Amino acid sequence: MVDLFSAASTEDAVRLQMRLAPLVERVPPPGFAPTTATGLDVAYAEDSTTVAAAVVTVDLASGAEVVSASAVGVSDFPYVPGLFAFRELPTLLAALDRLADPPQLLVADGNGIAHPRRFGLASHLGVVTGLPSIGVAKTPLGRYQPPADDRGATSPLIDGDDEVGVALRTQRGVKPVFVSVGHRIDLPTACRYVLRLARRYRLPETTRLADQLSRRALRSSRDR
DNA sequence: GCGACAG
DNA sequence: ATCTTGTCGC
Repeated sequence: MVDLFSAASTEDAVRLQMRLAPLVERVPPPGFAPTTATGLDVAYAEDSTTVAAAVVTVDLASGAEVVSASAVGVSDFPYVPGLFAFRELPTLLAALDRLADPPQLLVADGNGIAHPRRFGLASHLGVVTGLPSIGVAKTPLGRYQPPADDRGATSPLIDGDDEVGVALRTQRGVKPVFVSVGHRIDLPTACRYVLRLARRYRLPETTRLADQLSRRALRSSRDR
């Protein structure tokens, strides 16, 4: 398989994003009806170069955890807003490879097409794996109007002249999350899955579990 | 030129 | 992202 996620420089990384962005599909595949969702997250060591990636699959009906996997790696690429994926993607893909059951829908901790080149981490993950993916970010890249206070309320997330995603209120009176299309899904469908996964907390259960697992994986690799 | 800027 | 305990409040 061709390497679609490594770059030797920030300039190369930007070029790669521009080349891959047209491959993003903003509609779901025919008959798309996932029974599970797989959350992904990464924890960083103090040296800021050792990373632990975790992936956790959750049953959409029951919310129960199905399978999980993790991987520890080294991230050489610096953190640059807009080039975030080049820092986390390699280790995330390693963790995905270790998953016993194939994912049906990815939920990334970052943006999809809500990105300067419409190719954030969630889109990159989706295009590289071919899987439907959703971006759920805790803070927005662009500007937005606060949505209404009720759970499920949305307001547009704008970049330039485009609506690139929404601010979605997952709990009443709590700061919204920022949802955007990653790959092979549409925005309303993406919001439905995020709401379904965020029954109790602000963040979807998938990303909460992946966050916890990534921290445990980092600690256990350090304490050894 | 200045500020903003996912994790 | 990470450094970090208890505490106020529903």
